[in-house]
Amino acid sequence: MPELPEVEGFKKYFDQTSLGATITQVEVLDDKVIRQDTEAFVKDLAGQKMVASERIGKYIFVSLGSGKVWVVHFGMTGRFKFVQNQVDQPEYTRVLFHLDQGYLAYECPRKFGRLRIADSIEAFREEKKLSKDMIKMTWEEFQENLKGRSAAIKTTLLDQKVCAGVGNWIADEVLFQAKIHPLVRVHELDEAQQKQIFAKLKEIIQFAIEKEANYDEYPRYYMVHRRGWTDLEPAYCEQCSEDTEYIKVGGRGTYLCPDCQILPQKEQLEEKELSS
DNA sequence: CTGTTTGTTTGCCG
DNA sequence: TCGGCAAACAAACA
Repeated sequence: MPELPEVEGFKKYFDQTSLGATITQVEVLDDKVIRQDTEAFVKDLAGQKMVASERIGKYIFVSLGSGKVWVVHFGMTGRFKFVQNQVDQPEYTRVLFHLDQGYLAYECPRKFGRLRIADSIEAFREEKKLSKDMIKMTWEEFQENLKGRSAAIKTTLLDQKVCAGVGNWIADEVLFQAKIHPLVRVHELDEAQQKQIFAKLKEIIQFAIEKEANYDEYPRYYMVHRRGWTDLEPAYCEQCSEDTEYIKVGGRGTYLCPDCQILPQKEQLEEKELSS
């Protein structure tokens, strides 16, 4: 689930239910999701007041009274759930945070999520080389982040050092709407194409946040509906046949329109065939 | 049983 | 030292 728009929703949910509360106890039900020494993690959180929260990319940073920071990542299936009574905690709760009022459950069925403590947001960002959040990134910064890269554009968009917050469906959606094939190398893109990608990143992410990551409310022409995540009937543009191509790019399932998104090499081949 | 998954980390290679 | 790349991680689901 969680790409940038979902995590933005999780942050709002956290702010409404838990921000300002004090953690009285940390109940670790499965320490697979804790990416450090569990005892130290629990010790750093117990008794702390959660004084502020900030989202960067797919991370939420919760500042503690001690000055340290609780770092939350949701992997592929994580989420927060606040409950008044302990018995109401979700089935796949991996860590249950006892607050002075109620309980904050961190649920994560597939255990790809990760929790830890960092000295500061900046220290963590530096450690991971995490880029600025995609929503706040400027065109100049985006251009700078692409510099010197030669991998496939889709792989690069998924790199959190380049575009913090972008995930698999957003990368596909951006490239579809920008009419660029996901396998095109970054250095093969001209400035107009880079600008188009940047504009689409902003537009699509902003729109998804406004719709609170509710896929059913995205326009029918969005590529995302061809993934079968919604019941919506996809709409096709005039140049689109109803074919959707499915390939692997950097090991990730990738959907594209073979009519709108053409590889330069393929274009050249087709021109040759026509002239011969 | 097989294949797939909205994400990141790790280790190897050039 | 860095970027690219593929495998690894874990478990649910079709």
